[in-house]
Amino acid sequence: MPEYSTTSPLPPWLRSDYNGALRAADAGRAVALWGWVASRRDHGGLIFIDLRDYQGIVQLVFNPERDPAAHAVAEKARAEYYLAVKGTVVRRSENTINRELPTGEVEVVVTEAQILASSAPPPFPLVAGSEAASEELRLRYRYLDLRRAEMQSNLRRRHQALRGVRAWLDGQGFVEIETPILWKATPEGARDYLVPSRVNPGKFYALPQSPQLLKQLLMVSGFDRYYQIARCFRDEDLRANRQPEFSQIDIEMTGATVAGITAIAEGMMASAFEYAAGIKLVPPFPRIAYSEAMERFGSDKPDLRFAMELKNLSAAFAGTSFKVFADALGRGDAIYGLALPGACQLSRRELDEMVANMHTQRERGLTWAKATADGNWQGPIARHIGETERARAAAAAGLEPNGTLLLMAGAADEIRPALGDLRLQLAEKFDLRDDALHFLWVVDFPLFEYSAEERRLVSVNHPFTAPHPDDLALLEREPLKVRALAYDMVLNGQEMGGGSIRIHDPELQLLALKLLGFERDEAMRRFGFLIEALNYGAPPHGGIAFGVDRLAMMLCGTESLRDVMAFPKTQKAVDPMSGAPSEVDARQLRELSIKVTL
RNA sequence: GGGGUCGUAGUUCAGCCCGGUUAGAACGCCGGCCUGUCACGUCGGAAGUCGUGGGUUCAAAUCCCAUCGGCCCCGCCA
Repeated sequence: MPEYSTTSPLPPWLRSDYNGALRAADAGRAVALWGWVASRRDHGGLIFIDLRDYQGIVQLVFNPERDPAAHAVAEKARAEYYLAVKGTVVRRSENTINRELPTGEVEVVVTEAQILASSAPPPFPLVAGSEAASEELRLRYRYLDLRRAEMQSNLRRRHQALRGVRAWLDGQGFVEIETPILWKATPEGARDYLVPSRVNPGKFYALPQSPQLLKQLLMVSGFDRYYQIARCFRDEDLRANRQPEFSQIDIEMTGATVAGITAIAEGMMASAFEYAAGIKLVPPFPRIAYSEAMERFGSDKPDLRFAMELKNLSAAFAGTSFKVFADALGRGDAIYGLALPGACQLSRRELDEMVANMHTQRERGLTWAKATADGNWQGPIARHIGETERARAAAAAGLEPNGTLLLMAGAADEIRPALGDLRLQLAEKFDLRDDALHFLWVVDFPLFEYSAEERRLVSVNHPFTAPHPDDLALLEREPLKVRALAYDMVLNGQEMGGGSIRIHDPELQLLALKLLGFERDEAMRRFGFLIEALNYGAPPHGGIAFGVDRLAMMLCGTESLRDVMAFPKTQKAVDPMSGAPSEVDARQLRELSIKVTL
């Protein structure tokens, strides 16, 4: 049972200093401290307690002869008890200084102490540097997990990044405006989270996947520079870097050009890195076309921390007698290769696994050849490939002696992303990445792509993205060739943000929707409010949105979004602490005219 | 929906392949001793539905099947 030394809800005294802030210069001061017991060392006589707050820990000394009452309190204290103490900061004698601690030159000789709150033994250690508890447990007791120095630092750093963002955008004349969380379901994109309307039985709000249309409407209204740290919701399966609710830095501006927006975004990112990490970025960031990114890296968010680019080897294998390759080329498919340096050796078993994974995960064939020291080839296809082809392919792919060449044949759209994935996996395996920050812009995305599943065009970005002015004539004739005025900011293989110039002409917007399969009536039913708004002097505009959580991940160096969010959900979209989502009372359902048919 | 991996004291793990004493260790916890430690030390102690259910077997933490949960990935996610 907890033991209380006071029944008063009011503390006996307030804090004068943070524990972690005390230094040699404070020696001699009388201080009042609050904090958690990080460690207690009972020598029978003297008791030492490390008292922790978010700024760090300081050593308290309890002397049974000088202050028996305070010492008695220290005897009762246990890990994570919350204490209030009064005492004097004293310089430690030379032989007792702790060089490991920022506060290690001093300690606080305690004269008065009270237990403000006792604590059950924590289910896992909260001491910095202690062995990590399982994430399951950490999420169940998230409030304790967040007490740990690492999580404190992550969330505080995230806050600093947002300060940098706000400072920059404010300086550029942007106005922060909130938009509704209860809004309208959208037909394109991710699954919506729905909220039933009690007042309108049978009807539902949707939580916004992003404030996209709302911010465009604000442009029509004349808030010519808008931003918001907006919560967004998407009901899709989770990943290490995907949560069902997440935050975006949402930006929109009137009179936007691609150059204008990317410059604002670069400045904003520089400000965030400066505030959060003291890192000075040097814009402008390089930009490459989507088509080039796919060709060289098999990804629209290339990781430039290492080279090892994909190579088109179709020409090298032209006229090959190897049937698989010859058939592919005959169909108009391509052959791409990825050359591993000689220093990166894969065992036969590892190669077989890669081939098998490619088969099960992507239903694609993968093959390989190993170069010997004298340039010969070994592997399953080696005997099918002639001398001159080997030489041409090796030269084109940059295959070194002792190197390994991974090969795929098929439609470029399919095999390049597959090889791009392998490129990343191999970089991870062989630790090929440098530790610099490689920012870049990927531009000239296609406006549409063909969805085989839906048998229609779908937007690569979203239906409100403006086509490239040079490609307007192609819109109806060859829509797949139309480039979009869209841009993604990429950092080390992660998409940090993306945006576009928007359509501000209602007729062009209707045409774009028509190409996506929304006839005029349907378009008006779904997006009538936008089309109407565009009829009232909508200025040209565009914008961008950044993932706050991913930005925080980069700044904190974490592998998971969950480590930079206070209360994240598990892969099954559950909060182990509260138990959400949960069943609700029958009465609540009745009020909402909802029947559960499980 | 699919693939992989993990699940054993409060915690982190070992044991599992090759079934067989009383399921171990460390940390934590509880108690004793200890006046300069700082992950204090030291002596002693308590602590486990081996995720759950079923099967095989004389015998299951261990083998098989199913199921639940955590994590990673594919699909999905403008």
